[in-house]
Amino acid sequence: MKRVTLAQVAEAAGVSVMTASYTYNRPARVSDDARARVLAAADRLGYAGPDPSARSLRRGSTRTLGVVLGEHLTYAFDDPQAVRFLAGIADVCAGAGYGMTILPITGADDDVPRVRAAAVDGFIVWTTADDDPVLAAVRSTKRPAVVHGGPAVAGLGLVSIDNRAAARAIGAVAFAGARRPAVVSFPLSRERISTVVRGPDPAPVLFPVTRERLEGYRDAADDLGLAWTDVTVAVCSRNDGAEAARLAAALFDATDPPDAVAAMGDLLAAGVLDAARAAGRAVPSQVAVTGWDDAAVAADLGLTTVAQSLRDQGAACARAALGATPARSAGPPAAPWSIVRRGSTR
Amino acid sequence: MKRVTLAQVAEAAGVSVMTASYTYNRPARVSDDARARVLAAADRLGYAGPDPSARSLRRGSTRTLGVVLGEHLTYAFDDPQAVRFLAGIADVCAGAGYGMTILPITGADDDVPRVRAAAVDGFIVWTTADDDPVLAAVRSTKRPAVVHGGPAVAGLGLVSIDNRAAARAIGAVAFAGARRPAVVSFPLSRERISTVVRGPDPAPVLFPVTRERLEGYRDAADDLGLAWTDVTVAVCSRNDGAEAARLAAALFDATDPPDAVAAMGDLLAAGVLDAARAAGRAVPSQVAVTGWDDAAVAADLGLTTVAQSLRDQGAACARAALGATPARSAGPPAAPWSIVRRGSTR
DNA sequence: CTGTTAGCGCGTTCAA
DNA sequence: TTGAACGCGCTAACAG
Repeated sequence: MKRVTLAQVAEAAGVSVMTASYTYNRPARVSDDARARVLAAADRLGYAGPDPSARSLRRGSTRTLGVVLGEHLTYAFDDPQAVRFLAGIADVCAGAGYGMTILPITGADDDVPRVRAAAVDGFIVWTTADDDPVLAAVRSTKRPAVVHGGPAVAGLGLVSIDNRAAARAIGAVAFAGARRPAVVSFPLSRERISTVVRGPDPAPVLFPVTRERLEGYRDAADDLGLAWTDVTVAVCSRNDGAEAARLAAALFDATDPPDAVAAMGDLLAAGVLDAARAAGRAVPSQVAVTGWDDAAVAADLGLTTVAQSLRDQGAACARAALGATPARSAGPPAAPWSIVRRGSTR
Repeated sequence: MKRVTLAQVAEAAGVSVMTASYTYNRPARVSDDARARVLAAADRLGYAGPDPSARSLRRGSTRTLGVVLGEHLTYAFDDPQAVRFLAGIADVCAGAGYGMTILPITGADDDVPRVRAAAVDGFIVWTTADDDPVLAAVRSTKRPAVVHGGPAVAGLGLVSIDNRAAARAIGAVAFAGARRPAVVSFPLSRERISTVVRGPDPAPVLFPVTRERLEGYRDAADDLGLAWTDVTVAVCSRNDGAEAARLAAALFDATDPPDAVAAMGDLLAAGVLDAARAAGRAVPSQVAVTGWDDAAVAADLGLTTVAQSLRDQGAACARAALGATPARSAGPPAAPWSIVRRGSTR
């Protein structure tokens, strides 16, 4: 009773192998009698159904999608938006009878081989840096693949909102009437350095989502006649409210405290609100604050923010990756977003 | 250039198939010259490495672990503890060069076939109901499998803290000096009904973790000479602070408001604290409150709670599932837990 | 260090 | 409706 094969079941049932196979794959094509005999024999022998690997090899499909999550998985799972995104993928996968394999990227040398060796029909890549070697590895498999957020890679699909346009729009609301705007940003480099700079050049930023949002905020400043070089950008090492609160407290403590703060995430914005309260600065009269994502916390805090559905985007990625052809068809329509105005802005 | 096989690469490189195979699997066993020729040919033909399915079939292992997540995946991902658990699994998987396949249970009929058809070497099952049919499906595959939290199933491993003992211990702290203790519980049935009852019999509760915690709280009440039948149990439909706050508000509004509340999760306890504040009841002097898990929120709020590491437990599950033999060896040592006393109790 | 042989377990193909 | 043969792409085992 070590390893039972379909052939053994068929023999025990007194039918051919194919009848046994049909019993599992096309039950309707087998007589009731034969099916019953096969199932009885399987039960008797402890046969748990066709071997998944053999089946995958034979039919040329694993019925599984791979999700590449960059850097530390803990961070990915700690990000509520990433979690929503995964749930969207899972919905589509479950609906299609597909599994979902998480491929954590550790930064070690074995990332690329692990991705290449993944038994999946297609890939979904959570947003990563422009020069991430995993992107090339995914492309080299020639299987359908979709990148979320960016970077855009030839041959791979892309599902994303227009981050630059959205940042420009939310920046317009955040910075309206302001004289000393500030930005709270995600990391500018893989080193995740926490720092405060003025009007950084977005171009060298390797994370496309962060780069495009910076560009959009800069557009917004330009639109309002504000000099980007005067805009303070507080860079957080992580999407973490406590760190944003610390950095924001320093900003409010300076001689020229900001009167408008646009944050790249709702959690960061929540930290800014904390710091504003602690510094005794009224929102929005003395300082306007905006977030990003329209998470639950945004509604709780009355935060003006950018709404987007990571869940829908996850689902869109999964559908594209399930499609036979690489989702390059017709250029992916950008995902929807909108500005939600609440009390944290003027 | 549709589908390139190892044999084609070998031919193009002018070597045998095995030399090509070794190039990928045992590079050291191939001469530099041969290896270079193989890799050059692979590059030329656009060969992305050995086919994962064929490799799995041949060597009898998929190098992937399956994680069965019950009910709605959104709930699972929304639960910070579940997320930590997954991160612990991912760590071990990545370290062992394994992938990690999420198997969402939807409640539909295809759950069992999907689990059976999963191409994985072993299973980790997130705590579920005693009568969950997926448990039998997992066991029938005869692959190593570990259940987290419970139920205990013959032939499957179990990784869990002793929930009853922990509940008894935290209940002793929560209920000390109290006259009208209360409990805020997870759902008692799969229907997830939100309700308030008195001293419910734990026995028929199908979720083992919830059942054992109820038993432990009852033990604690017994130890203190308090009648379990007088203990109010507010049952939340989800692990959600807002719902706990609503139920707790009703309790505080009653003629015999509780002077001690033991909650099965820190988020629930946070909701209770909110409700206590709103009702003008001082913590801990008028009402003691305890949580469970020692999440970040517990430290923030000064909550006395049960500390356990879901991350470590996830890692332990993964290691057990990676072990060749079903983790029944020697009876799994229970995972560690401890009581963390903070200001929310007397 | 390299090559030959022999399947892993299943499902598509074609015939009965 | 059922059966027989074949091979999916790869690698363990064993020569040479």
